Amino acid sequence: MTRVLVVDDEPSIVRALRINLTARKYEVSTASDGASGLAAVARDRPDVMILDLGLPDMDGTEVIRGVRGWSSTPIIVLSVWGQESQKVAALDAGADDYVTKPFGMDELLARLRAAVRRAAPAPDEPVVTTGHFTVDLAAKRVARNGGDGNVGLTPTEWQLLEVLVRNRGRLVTQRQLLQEVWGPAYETESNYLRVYMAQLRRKLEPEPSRPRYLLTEPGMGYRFEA
Amino acid sequence: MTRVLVVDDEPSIVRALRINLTARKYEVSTASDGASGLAAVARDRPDVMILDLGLPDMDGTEVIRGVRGWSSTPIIVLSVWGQESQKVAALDAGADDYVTKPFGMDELLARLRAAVRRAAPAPDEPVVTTGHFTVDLAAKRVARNGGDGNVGLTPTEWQLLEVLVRNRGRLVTQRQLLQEVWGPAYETESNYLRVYMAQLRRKLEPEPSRPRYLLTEPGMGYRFEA
DNA sequence: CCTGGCCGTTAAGGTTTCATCAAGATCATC
DNA sequence: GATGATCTTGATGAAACCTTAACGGCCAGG
Repeated sequence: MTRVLVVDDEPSIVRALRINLTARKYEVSTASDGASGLAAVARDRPDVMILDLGLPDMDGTEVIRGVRGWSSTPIIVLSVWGQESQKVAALDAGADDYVTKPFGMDELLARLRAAVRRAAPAPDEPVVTTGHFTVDLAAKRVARNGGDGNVGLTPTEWQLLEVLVRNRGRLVTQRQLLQEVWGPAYETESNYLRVYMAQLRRKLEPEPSRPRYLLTEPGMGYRFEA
Repeated sequence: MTRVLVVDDEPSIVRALRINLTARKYEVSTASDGASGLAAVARDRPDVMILDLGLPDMDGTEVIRGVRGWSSTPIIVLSVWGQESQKVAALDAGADDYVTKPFGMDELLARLRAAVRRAAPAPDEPVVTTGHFTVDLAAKRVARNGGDGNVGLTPTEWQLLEVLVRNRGRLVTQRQLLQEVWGPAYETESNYLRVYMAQLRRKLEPEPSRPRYLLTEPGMGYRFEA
C-alpha cells in the first residue's frame, strides 16, 4: 500500500485529498505546516509527498531542501496560479513535479502515479552506447568504440558525465549540474561547467567544436544525447 | 451521465438550455443568481458549469473565484456582446472558455464537449503530441514528428510554450501569459507576445502564416490546440 | 473612404551567455 | 619537499538571446 503524506494548511484541501486518496487505497497522513511536515517525513517514511508551497511557518523550498538532505522521496508541489518563479525554485530545490491550484483530482492522481512509478526500483541500464563511445556507469569506465583502452577521466569530469548520462535525453539545468557535482554553494559558478564540458567534449566528441552528444541548450543547460 | 450546471437569471435562456441539454442526455441543474450558483456547485458537483456574467447579485468574476478556490470544474462563460473587458477578466479569474450572446446552440454544445473532454483523465506523462510535433515537458524537448533531432527553443520561447501546453485546449489571456513568462510588471507588453508567438510558430507550425496549433483569439489571448 | 486599434513580421542594438585558452593554486603521492 | 595531475580563476572573441522600434495587413467604426 502506497503511503502519501499531504502537507497543506488549508483544511478543505487536506480533507478533499484524504477522501479521494483513501478511496483509492492510498494510506494518507497529513501535516499542516512545514516543521511538522518534515517531522512526518522522518516518522512515516512516505512513498510520496504532496507539498503546498504556501505554508505559514516556512518557505516551501526550505521544506524541500530539508527533505532532500537525506531522502529521495518524490515530492509533488502544489502552488497557486501565477507564481512561476516559485515553481521554478521548487523544482530546482528538488521537487519532482508541480500542480497549480485549483487542480483536478484526476490530474493530481495521474501525477502521483507517475511520481511513484518513477521512484520505483530504477531499471538502470548501467551501460550506455553511442555511435562513438560507450559509458559504463557501474564500472565507471568510458571506452571509445573500436579503439582500445579506456578514456581517462578525472573525478570531476566523471561526475559531470554521470549526471548527464543518467538523465540522457533530458535537459539538465546548469544549476542542477553545479549542485550535484560541486555542491549547493556553487550554484552560480557556471564557468566551471563551461571548462569541464569543453574537456569532456575534447575527450569524447569526434568533433569537439561541433558537439554531437554533449549538447548545449543556451540559457538553459546541457543535454546528453545517445 | 454528464452533469451540467446552468447559472443565468434570464428564464428564457435557462429554459432553452435545459431543453437542448436534456435532449442530448445531459443532466441539468440550474440557478438564477451567483449565491445559489455557488451553493449548487458545492451540492451537485457538476462536471461543467455554464455561467452568465450578468447576474443580479454579484459580479461574474466573483463567482468564478468562489468556485476556483477549491474546485477546477470547467467553467464556460456567457456574456453579452461588446463586454470584452468583462470576458478577459472572467478568463483571468479562471474561466475556461466563453461564448457571446446571442449564441448558436451548436457552438455552445461544441465548447461544452471540449470542456468536458479536457477535464477528463489527464495524461500520465507530460508529453503532448500533435499531428506535426511532440512536446515533452519533463525533458524540455520538442521534436518534429518524422523529422529527427529536436527543435531548439530559447528559454523565453520554452516558457511561453509550456504555459500554453499546460493549458492546452483552453484559452489563455495575454495578461496571464505575460505574467507567467515575464513577470507581473510586464502585463501590458503585449508586443513581446506577438514577437515570441511568431517565433514559436515559425519553429513549430507547418504553415506559420496559417497557424494550426498556436491559435490567436483576437482581443483575448492565445490557445494551444492539439 | 479614411482612421485607429490589434496583430504579424522583420531587423538592428545592446546585453548576456558560451567556448576556448592559459596561467596560477591546490592536492596527493612519493 | 618535489613532482605531476587536477582544480580554480581570469581574459577574450564569438555566438545566442532579449528588447525595442518600425512597417504593413486586416478589420471595425466613424
